[in-house]
Amino acid sequence: MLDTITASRNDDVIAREWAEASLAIVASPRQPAIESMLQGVPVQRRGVRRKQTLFYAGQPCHSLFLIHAGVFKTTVLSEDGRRKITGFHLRGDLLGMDSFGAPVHACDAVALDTGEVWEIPLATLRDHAPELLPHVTTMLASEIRRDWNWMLTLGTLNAEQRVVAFLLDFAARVEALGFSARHLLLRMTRADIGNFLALQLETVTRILSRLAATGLIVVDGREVRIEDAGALRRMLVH
Amino acid sequence: MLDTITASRNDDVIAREWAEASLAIVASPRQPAIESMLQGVPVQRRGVRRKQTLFYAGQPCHSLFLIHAGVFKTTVLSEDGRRKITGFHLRGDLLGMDSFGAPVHACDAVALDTGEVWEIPLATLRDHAPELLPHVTTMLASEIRRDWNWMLTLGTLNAEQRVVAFLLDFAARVEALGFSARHLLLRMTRADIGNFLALQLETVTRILSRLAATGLIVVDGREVRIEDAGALRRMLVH
DNA sequence: CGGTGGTTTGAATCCGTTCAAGAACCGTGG
DNA sequence: CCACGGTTCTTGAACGGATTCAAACCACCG
Repeated sequence: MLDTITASRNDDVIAREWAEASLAIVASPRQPAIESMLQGVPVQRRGVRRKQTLFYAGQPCHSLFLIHAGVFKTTVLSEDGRRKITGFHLRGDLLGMDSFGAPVHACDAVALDTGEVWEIPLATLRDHAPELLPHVTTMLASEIRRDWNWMLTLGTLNAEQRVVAFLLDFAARVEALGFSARHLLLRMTRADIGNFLALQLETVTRILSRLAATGLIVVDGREVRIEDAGALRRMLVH
Repeated sequence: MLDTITASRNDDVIAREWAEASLAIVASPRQPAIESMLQGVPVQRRGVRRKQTLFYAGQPCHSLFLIHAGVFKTTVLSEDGRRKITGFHLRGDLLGMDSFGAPVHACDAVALDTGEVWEIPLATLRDHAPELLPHVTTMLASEIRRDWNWMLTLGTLNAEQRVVAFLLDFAARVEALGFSARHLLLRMTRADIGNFLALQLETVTRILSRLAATGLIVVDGREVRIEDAGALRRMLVH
């Protein structure tokens, strides 16, 4: 993957171009920018149904998957069966990157509702869009920074603050996709949220009820309306 | 070499080569893989003292730093002052990767004792060793997998198990560098360990005392001798 | 020496978990 | 259409593991 090489061009030239491209890219907020870069690249569009697994950890990985619609979760699993959700993913996110340089996938990717992904075989990436590779590197780096931020959140905030952080993060992400930041439709269960935030599902429920009781949000099942984003944000200030 | 593949070779061959290359990186023997790849690359050797900060979050980043000696910690900081250690780093680890594609560093890097780093300006990387960039991508991906594993550990194990996981991880890493896996010299404080594991320093102290009381380890300040690695490993099975 | 940073241990407290039970929801099939 | 079983969500009460607060100890160093 990291090879990109056609017979006519030599390694040094390719590598230098790659380096320049990487250095030129500045951290960009989330956007389906990748989608527009795939002009002329033959991708395989693939519909997925709720609860369908896109790929399993341990499976050979030969493609990246660009989310075009739907919400996904990725999970890691320990030998003794402990499972942890490592993230929720929306349109524009790239699934499978984390296995770069590895022969098999490191996580499971599961659709939380019906959706569509664009499958990009690594061979296609290499042959048709090698200029995209630096972007993958950049996205990997920003994934690390995102993970670190969640580590910070989980490691230093209490249960209530974690749930609030989750809601605000989700709101910001759907807003960046052009949807309302006020009306959230959580596609995941309370158990999923709890797993991600290192809390029990009962704790998540209780906290949502409490927030609703104080009027900061309105909860109706998986629909959450944010009534006072400012107050929520202030709760995160330690 | 990951980047010498021509279009004529099929995925299987490529995948196998990746696997071999990545395994070679992960299972680095005494001589860290990256170090030997820097033959002929003009790096700047730089000594650091205990508690010295290599770079701060927010600083413009124009170099990677390869650890040649010493132990470092990287930390992220929230706006309201919460700080979290994102990792401890040994010889062969590359610091600053996570800022790839970003104009400034995302974390602080602090030396826990005297050490030496090889500073590799990004410009140098581009001009003298562009073939190293794919390795950076691979290392970024494996950093993500490492982070996910710690998320799993912190999210699903109790305090005692986390401390045990920390000790075993540290032991495995120093062993991979050619040192004894039995005699650990923890360079970080109890507060550092606690911060990394999302525990209070008193909890870390108590657990080390308890493990010592049951004879699984011997503790003398920052020196820890592992007496029964098997029993420790068994404690991690949920 | 006193001072500082780090470690250890105890006792009381509290936050989130655990266990339990019931309600609401949803797709499926009779 | 409603009955059904399974999943998800909600709420209560009791419990317990980790935190918090406090005090003492130690090593090191200016």
